[in-house]
Amino acid sequence: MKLKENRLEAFIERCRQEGLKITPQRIAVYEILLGSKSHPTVEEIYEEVKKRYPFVSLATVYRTVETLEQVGLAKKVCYWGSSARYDANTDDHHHIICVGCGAIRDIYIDRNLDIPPEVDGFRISGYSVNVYGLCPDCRQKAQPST
Amino acid sequence: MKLKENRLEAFIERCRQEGLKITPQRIAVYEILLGSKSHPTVEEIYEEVKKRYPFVSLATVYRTVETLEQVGLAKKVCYWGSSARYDANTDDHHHIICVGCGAIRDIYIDRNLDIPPEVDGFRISGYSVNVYGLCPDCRQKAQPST
DNA sequence: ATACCTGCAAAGGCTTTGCGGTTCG
DNA sequence: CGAACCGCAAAGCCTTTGCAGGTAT
Repeated sequence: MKLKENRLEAFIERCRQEGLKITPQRIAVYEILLGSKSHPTVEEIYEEVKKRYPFVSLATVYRTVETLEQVGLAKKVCYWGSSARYDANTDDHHHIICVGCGAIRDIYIDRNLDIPPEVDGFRISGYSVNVYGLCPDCRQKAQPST
Repeated sequence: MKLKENRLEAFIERCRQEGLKITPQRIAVYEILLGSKSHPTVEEIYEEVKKRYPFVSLATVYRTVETLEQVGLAKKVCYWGSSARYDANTDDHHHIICVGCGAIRDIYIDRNLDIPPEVDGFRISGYSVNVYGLCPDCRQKAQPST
């Protein structure tokens, strides 16, 4: 996929800018994030990376995703107090979360909320919309008819 | 405050309905939630309850807030992977979160997003808007001018 | 060459759980 | 009286950190 390659190159470029070393583990983590639409947990990323590098450590994955977030190549997403999830899609988008199993999917909402730049003394930097619902799988498990 | 008393009575009524016992600790936790606008953490609730019942246990507070959530008298709110916070305001409202210190304040947004009842196979039950920004305190600490 | 990175293991928060004794209804 | 609840302590996640050796530039 062309897009993915471009983003990998952008990633390498970005690392150079920041003085970050380009290690196989880092590339693997970022590739996995790019190739996933499911907003994986650290554990899930770890399992994937292990397929390629069986000796990788969970701590490395934690450190890597944190680094990715700091340089703006990934976003941390947490809901329900469950484990953190990561997303390499840095578009302006929102999330729909299944209240049954916690699955997360992207959702695009064209309507703009135009929040004023200052509310209650807070200086606003952005907002996110979380839509809650039951995913197809959980609907079926709950009540095959709905 | 009249409203608060009403809500306390409603709480007792609700407990009776559910067969829950009305213990001093439970009342204390709920009263503290009602009297707070800051969406306190479990630890903070615990500190408050301790002023009244010095021998209360943190585990009890955890169990109580979970019970309150289950019967719909409180909501659990978590952001940024920090500790969970609780909110006895069950109105239809949203939150503004300080990206500096994690403080949470209520915000009312009149604009309706009218999300369709079904998106991508998900059956939608609701949505929440999280607005991010810097609270007055953090603004001052960061740059006294902004 | 050296600054950064990794793997390992240990420690750190936050939260939950098992148990015996206590309290509410 | 019996079921539900409490306090205590221990255990269970998830995540971070210190350290010694290894790697990219």
